[in-house]
Amino acid sequence: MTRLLTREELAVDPVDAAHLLLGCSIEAHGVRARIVEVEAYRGADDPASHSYRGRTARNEVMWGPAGRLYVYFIYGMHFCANVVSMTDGEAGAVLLRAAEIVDGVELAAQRRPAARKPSDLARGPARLCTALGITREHNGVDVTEPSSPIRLWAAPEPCRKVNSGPRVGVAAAHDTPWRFWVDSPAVSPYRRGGKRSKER
DNA sequence: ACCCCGATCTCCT
DNA sequence: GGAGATCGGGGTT
Repeated sequence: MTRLLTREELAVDPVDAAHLLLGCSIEAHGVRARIVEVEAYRGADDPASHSYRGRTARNEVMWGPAGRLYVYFIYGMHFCANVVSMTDGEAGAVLLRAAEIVDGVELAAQRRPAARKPSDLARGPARLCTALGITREHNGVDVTEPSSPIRLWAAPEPCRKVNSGPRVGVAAAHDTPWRFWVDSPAVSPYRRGGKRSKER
């Protein structure tokens, strides 16, 4: 489908990379999904980012060249995947929050028995990873490489209408609208982060 | 040793 | 649509 995204295209500010990624599709382990919701994360200037406090073993790939996958473990049972952006040496990544399965629906459904309808298969960052078979072992995988097990296909056309709002579940930087999505039933529900999440 | 952080599932209303 | 349960890792002290 179309062509693979290039490292050069992704080596930009995460907010720009986030817009670029909407409408693209991610292909992994027999499933292809159209990305409909993402979040941008930066480095030292972004208190919500894993790399806010500097380079560590965990966030190492966020600092490397663009086009690699940054996969992290969460809640003792889930994984979330980001596409690394920015130039080598600077931290930046785009969290893949939700996607529509466009190929391999049956496989995705097997991996996600709890999903009750197709739009729920990759509706949420950890669900997306589960549906596509992405785990810790794929941390650092280059998604711009044709031989890679996980690849990113360019959007057939730019998305017309892009919505934005605060990032989901993050306690910090609540007023930074770096969550971007297109209209789709697969977009995940919004949750405010932090202690104040119950105050509204 | 400790504290903070967060996605999903299953009920329930 | 909301409530409550579930768990391991990262970073700092």
